[in-house]
Amino acid sequence: MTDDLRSAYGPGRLTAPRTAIARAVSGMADAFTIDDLAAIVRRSDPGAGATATVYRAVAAMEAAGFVERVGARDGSALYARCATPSHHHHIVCDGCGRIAHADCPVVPGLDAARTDGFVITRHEVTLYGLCPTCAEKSSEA
Amino acid sequence: MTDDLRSAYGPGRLTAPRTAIARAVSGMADAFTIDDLAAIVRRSDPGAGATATVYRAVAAMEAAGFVERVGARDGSALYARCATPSHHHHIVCDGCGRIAHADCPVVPGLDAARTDGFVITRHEVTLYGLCPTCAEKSSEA
DNA sequence: TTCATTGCAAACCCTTTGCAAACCT
DNA sequence: AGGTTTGCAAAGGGTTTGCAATGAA
Repeated sequence: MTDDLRSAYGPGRLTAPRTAIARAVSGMADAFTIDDLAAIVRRSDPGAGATATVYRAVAAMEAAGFVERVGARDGSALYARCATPSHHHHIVCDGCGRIAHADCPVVPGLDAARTDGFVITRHEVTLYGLCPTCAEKSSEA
Repeated sequence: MTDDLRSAYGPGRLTAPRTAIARAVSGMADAFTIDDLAAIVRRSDPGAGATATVYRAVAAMEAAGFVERVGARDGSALYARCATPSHHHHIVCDGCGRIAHADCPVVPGLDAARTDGFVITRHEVTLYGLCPTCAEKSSEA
């Protein structure tokens, strides 16, 4: 896992605060906000994890491809560690916000296709629904 | 067109400021921000179109299905009037931000399908590329 | 008359930035 | 030493809210 962290910031330096932040990210099962992350870092390293630092660290990790922005919730950005480097998308639970990965559901050959005169080069897809837990709850009701 | 405006706010009241705002929305060819909209309203109705009012009016129109949020640009929300009530998505030009409509490129049968235990109920898709004008410019270069 | 809507200004909140001290290499 | 990174605090910017006045029904 330490190996993971080494690449978290790309060419950037791996300082103590950054290590703590990258480790916290690695421990995140679901999507998280900057605030979520900062809180966890402070729990293990009181005095470290200033909000600004976490913002900057996440920006660096995003640039390095270690984390990915997966949308927003309540006005704040949501991030997730995407273990799969290949093309994929996310499923967001409407009940609890939990996030899972999904294969790309877009019809093949769309990229580089033309629609309305537009040359399409990439796409973003987000699926919404209910996670197993929330689906069960809603069927009970 | 006046007929259009009558339904813009659903059950809400159709006041002078709201009429001006809905008319401005109708005249928008592409996606717009709240600020874009407010500026246009003020141009035709100086004294009307306070930012807060435009925010509230757009929220009402969104609830009524008259406009749709189509993403964000530079930290501010982007809206567009979607003439097509049927299921569709948007193509955003990476060059100039122009927006066009696109048929849904998601493989049929995905909604109501299950992935990773998640029950999928809906999805959001945004396509990116270059509009005809920007594509031409980039091929000239 | 009654209640939604407006406008202004202040409040909010997430995010970014300036800067001096601390730190990695 | 040299350039990054950190933390604190303040600034920034989009969006929301409180409230008295206005206007639709």
